[in-house]
Amino acid sequence: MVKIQDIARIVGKSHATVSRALNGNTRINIETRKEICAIAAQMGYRPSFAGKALREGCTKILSVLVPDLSDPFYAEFINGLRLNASKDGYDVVIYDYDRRSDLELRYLEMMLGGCCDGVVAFITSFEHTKETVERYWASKIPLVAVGTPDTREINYDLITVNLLDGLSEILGILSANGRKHPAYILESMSPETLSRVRSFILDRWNNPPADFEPKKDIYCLPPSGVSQADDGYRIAKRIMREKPETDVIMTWHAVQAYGAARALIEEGVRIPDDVAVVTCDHTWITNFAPCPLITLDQHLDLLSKDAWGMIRNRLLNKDEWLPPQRAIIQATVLKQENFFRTDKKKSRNC
Amino acid sequence: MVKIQDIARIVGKSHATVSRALNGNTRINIETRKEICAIAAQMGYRPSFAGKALREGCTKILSVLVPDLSDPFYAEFINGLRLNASKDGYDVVIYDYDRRSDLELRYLEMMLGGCCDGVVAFITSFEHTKETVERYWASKIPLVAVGTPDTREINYDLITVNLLDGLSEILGILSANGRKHPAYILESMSPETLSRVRSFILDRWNNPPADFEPKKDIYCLPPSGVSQADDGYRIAKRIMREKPETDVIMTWHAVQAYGAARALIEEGVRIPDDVAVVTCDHTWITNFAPCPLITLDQHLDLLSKDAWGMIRNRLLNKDEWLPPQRAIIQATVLKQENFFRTDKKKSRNC
DNA sequence: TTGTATGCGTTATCAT
DNA sequence: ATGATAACGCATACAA
Repeated sequence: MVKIQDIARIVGKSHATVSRALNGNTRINIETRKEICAIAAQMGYRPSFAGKALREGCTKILSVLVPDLSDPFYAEFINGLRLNASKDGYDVVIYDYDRRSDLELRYLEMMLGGCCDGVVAFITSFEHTKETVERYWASKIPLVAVGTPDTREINYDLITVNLLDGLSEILGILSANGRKHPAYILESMSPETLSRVRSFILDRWNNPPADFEPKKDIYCLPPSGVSQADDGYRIAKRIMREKPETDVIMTWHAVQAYGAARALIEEGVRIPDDVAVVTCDHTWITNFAPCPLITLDQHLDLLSKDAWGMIRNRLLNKDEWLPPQRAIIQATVLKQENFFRTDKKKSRNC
Repeated sequence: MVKIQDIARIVGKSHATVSRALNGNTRINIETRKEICAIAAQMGYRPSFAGKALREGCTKILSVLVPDLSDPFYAEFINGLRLNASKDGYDVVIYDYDRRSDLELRYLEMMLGGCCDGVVAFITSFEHTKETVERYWASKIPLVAVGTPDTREINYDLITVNLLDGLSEILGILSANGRKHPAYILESMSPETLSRVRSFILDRWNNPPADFEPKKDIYCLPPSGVSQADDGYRIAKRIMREKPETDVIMTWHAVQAYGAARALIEEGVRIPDDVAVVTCDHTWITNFAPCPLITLDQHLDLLSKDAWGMIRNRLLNKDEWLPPQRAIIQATVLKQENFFRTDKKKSRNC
């Protein structure tokens, strides 16, 4: 790796002069600058990341931490994040912790070392990350959690998506449609979140049948280690075996819905005539699904825009450190009629 | 950010002693070490990434550069890469250039700054990246290109997947099945690659019908800016409108096949009875597809293992710099019968 | 066992 | 317009 000193030696100037030439400092002879830039290009000079970061105390890098890149949901969020961050000259680098809590913690710890200026993280649970998250606050490194439980015990910025109102609306539609036997495929979630979702379902399902017992209809298996599609597939098979009267399957992730749909088709079950399939994501998976679904649009463009906004605010106002910020995005219902795809376009970084 | 000096001041020792204590150096009083570690933990000390990198000259980080994270193909590759790299103590960070050649170049340039020890990159074309790629070679920064054209003009390590033999086998199967009118949906690729694929198709299609003119049946639109699924959808619609006799649609990416399948279903076309759908990827999309497909398994586990192997080799043998390395992975045909999913398991990082 | 001193590559301040 | 020097945080060679 060629460094500033090497160029200085060749040109016969001091390394300070070379630095000035390369950084657009005006207090330099225009001829010298040209010569130095030419030599630098010829020698293939690239400024050292570590040297620069150490000297400047910042990296112009935003890290984003996601649980599972094989789910296009996160990719779409990242696209939005990149679009917004790049406007302010920030580059986005991605860490995938593969739904492993050890990796989740490791990456969060790693980024405390100052390899980036801020972090946007889909944190699964604060149980084992609590101290680390609090450390961000103490170090004044901007951290925005997305879609995580809201707790006042720890200091952190948070953006959540309100899915419950949308789900309530969907439950109303399905109830009016005469559906009586819903089953739920959740992700592997913390007991607290699970109980929140459970009580929600109990609350909001209109006209519950006499034997309606949500607790028994909630399927929340540990990850199979293959894919979320495999999870959805296996659980849907089990549901149709154990509760063949099921007429609604609600999934957390679109990829689970995809696997579940495959299982239903294999079993000769018609979608949505026999069983309606619902999911909380909306990506190209649901947008081009080969069977009609009801989905929730989490407005990833807004979500990512807000996430960057929070980070940006912190970066620009390091001196006046505001209390923990909160934002909520409202998810909206997308009911696909027949096979007509929606016209929703993905925003592009242009 | 608390640094070693801060701890030294508190403990009343020199910063060198603190450094030794924290790094498992044996030449230190065991009591001092305990005290220092306790204080460090209490103060929330995290070693500075920049400081460490500058001092040690390496980062223990592997970067991977991909064109489109919304395609699960890359996520699966990355999982394999992480599994292998982590065995050697390396962390994987991900850059998504969103199929934008400007970002592709920007990221490649950025990593020349030494923010990582090596790069695995899906490079779209060498046209605008040629000089940058050559710079890696000159700087002895390990760079492995995956799935890119093989050229001797530039020095770089390369792993390719041989798809052509598999495609040839598929064409044979379909030909024997009486199919006569294939259409191809490719990705937006360089003219050279396109002409290679074209001549291949001309060569290998057995018993071509008299009017078989592959050139006219190859659809290669510029990206829609929405998603690969949308590309597949739109092109399939166009194919069925312009060439309703089409009985095979071959796609490059599984996501394109997904969109194409949706289009066919909308048009009332049966898969595979009326039109067989073929794609070169195999991920959960194809593994749980709701209609039978013929796919190529690119053996992402082998691909990622080889990629890390090449990087690792370079890292361990900086002194004896070998000539450009080449490896080829053979893709194999997966013909899905009915709806029975394959049992292929994804490898896990355990 | 511990302290002092050095250098990794960069930018900025202060002289000249 | 340019050069000398310092500082960023860390690990280590060398001295004590």
